[in-house]
Amino acid sequence: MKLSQLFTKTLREAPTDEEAINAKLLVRSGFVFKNSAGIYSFLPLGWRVLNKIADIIREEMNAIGGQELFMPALVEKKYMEPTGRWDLDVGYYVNEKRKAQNEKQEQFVLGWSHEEVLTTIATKFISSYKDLPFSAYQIQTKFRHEARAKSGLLRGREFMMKDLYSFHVSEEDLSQYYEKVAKAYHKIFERCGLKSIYTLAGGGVFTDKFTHEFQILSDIGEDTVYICDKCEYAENEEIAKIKNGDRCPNCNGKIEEKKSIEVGNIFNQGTKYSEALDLQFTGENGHKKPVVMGAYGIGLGRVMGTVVEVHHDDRGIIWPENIAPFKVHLIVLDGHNKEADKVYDDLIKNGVEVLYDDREDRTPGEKFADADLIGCPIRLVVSKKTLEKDGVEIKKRNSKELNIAKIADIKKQL
RNA sequence: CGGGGUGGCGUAUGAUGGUGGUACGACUGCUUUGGGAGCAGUUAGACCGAGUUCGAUUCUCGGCACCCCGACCA
Repeated sequence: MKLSQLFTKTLREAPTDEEAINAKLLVRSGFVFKNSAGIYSFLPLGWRVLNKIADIIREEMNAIGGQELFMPALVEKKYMEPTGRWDLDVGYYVNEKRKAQNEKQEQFVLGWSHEEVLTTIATKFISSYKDLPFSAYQIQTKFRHEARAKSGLLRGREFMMKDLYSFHVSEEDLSQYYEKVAKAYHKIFERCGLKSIYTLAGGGVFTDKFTHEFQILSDIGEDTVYICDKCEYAENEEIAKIKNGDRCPNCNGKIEEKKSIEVGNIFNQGTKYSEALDLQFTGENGHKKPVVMGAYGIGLGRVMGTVVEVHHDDRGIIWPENIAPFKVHLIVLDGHNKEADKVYDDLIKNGVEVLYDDREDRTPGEKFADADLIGCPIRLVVSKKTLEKDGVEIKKRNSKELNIAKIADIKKQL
């Protein structure tokens, strides 16, 4: 991608209506645009990052047998009524204009979770223990009426979420899968450059049972966790039986209180939804039983915002390589576009993702500042200085070290 | 949902119950090119609605939006 063609621009100043670092940096650098409180557009750079996160999630979900599908955002009343979730104060309710005005009665809720929809679908296909277990997921926009949207991408009213649901013959089978998902989640966050803490928590409107959250330690987080300094056993504040200074129930280490961001959670839902929606299977003994379910969520935008909170400096974002919008940010100085064009073309041919600052009306300072702000892992510079050595300057975003590589050798150096 | 804050070019500010300036940014042109360069020019502003008043950006009331704290939540 050539920066001269990119329709977004970086802003010299941080937006005044944002306080959170993730929002300031992502808006300034042109990754996202705030349309309303808690409602963001993902612009070309931001959309690339979001898609990389989505691809990592897909790979890990597919690896544990998850089957990707896509469900409606308009969820009809009949789906939500049997579970009593139609009347919760979570959703945005809609109808066609005439009906909404005349009857003041909503027929649809914009989907904020899809247990009911998928469970209803499953009743058409699942009837025997031989049909189980199975798991399916989607990556889709969720709509939730947040009393208070805040902290940039960390808490929105509309946000991209991966929701996986699993269906089992028994609690034992579910718990085995639950553990598998937990491992997959740790992998996902690790690949995104985040160290996740597995935290015991309550279930909110999703289940009465205990659940687990994946927390990233960060001072901007709205959650508080109590975490062991040795084995990293952790409990969420809501349900914590342990406190600051206590001894860890597992390893006798010291418990500390920390702020954190919840980027994912997993739920044992038991038979709550299968009973309400009549999803049953016939067992080997010929008797019918309700299907046992689990649900597992990850907020993609929240992951993106969290990464920025964790990986930045006073100049800008420092993207982990796996989810950076581009691996390389190529800068040309002194008007040597011909030589830089060639470096660009060669890298593209070799499958390297390059953001190329080919702008001719920008000073070196502006180009360097933009590269630091946008935060691609590797910066290359082609200039009079480097061409004297028939080379290209290489610098990593997370290091101060400068090296010159021969043009012919660049690919090897990346 | 309770509490607090804010609301004038994109940003920061000056003045003002009576013709809304300035700086930075952005844009155009020329000159520049190793850490946000220079000159010239251009652009662009009172959240909405009522009230008081001859006259409201300014005063009053009511909305709305955004930010922050809390409650709640994923």
